[in-house]
Amino acid sequence: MMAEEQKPLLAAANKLKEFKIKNTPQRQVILSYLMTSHEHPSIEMIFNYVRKNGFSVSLATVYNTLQLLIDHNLIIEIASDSGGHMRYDYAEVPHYHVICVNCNKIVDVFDSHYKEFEQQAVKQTGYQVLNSQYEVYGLCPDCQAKLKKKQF
Amino acid sequence: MMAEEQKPLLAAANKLKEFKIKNTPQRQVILSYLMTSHEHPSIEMIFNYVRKNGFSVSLATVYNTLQLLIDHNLIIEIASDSGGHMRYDYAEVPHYHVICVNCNKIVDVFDSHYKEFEQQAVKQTGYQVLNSQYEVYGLCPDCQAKLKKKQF
DNA sequence: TGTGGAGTGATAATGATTATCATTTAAACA
DNA sequence: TGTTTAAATGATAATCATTATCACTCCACA
Repeated sequence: MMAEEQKPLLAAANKLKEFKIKNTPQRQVILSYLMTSHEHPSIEMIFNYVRKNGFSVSLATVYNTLQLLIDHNLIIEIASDSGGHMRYDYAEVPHYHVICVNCNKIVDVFDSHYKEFEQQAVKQTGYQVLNSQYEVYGLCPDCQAKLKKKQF
Repeated sequence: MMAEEQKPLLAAANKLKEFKIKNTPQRQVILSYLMTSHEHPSIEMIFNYVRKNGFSVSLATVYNTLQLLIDHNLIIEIASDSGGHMRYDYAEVPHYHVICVNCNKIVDVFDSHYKEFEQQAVKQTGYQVLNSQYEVYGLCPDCQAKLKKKQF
């Protein structure tokens, strides 16, 4: 019986093969983490995740791997505004992000209307569009509740 | 006869007064630069501009002033993806940006449909929206032409 | 005209990212 | 299944944008 935890690694390995990226244990773990988790992890979280799962890894490799995956349009980089930490997200399906300015929690939003935005941009500027990113900043439900309590 | 160049400084001074921000020469020049120029300058460009115009200034003051203006929602910070340099833009009227991945030129796009995006985000996530930013990456007309030439 | 709080600026500290380079490894080919 | 080689890894140092520190300056107001 195959361990359940192995499947994501296989899925990641197949994705790497599909994109003709050389297969290494580090790359498999990093990509599988991004493919399965919805926490939009930071570099540090990814680094810790890989080590916790029993693989050796250095920060340099995490940076290199993420850049490689970005270059292949498999993942995107999100600039969470406070603290200057980048966050990363598997993004084969286009979507955008809502970011809590209080706790930095990031949630996905799926909406295909971004295409109209891109068309508007082409019309007004003549740029050739490659990709786009939309980020909404606000307060997540949890932080709304917390801040309400503090106020009275 | 009043020098033409003085008007932007007065406009900036008035804006500072309107927002109850203490008026200093450095702040006037920085804000007037952002209000009149459309080049979405970096910290370095702002620093040089202020000195070129005959005012003393330090990097610390540029950073402090920009943060102050951001806190008052007078300007916004744009993450131009290559090189990690932040760019700044006067943004009393909401708009979004198209960024050339080759030469980093940033152009404004005005389109009020962003409100629908924000509503969609609220519906899907329950976040309370504070503001949002939309960035389109692509090639500006100049770079499209340059790259076409190189190819054959 | 003296005083206090805010603003400025030279400099140091921080910390995320990038570069370096010796060592190890994946995978193409014999 | 070896062998070979270009690519990947990882420890470390270097870089550089941003932030913090703190002495000094400048006004607003008494």
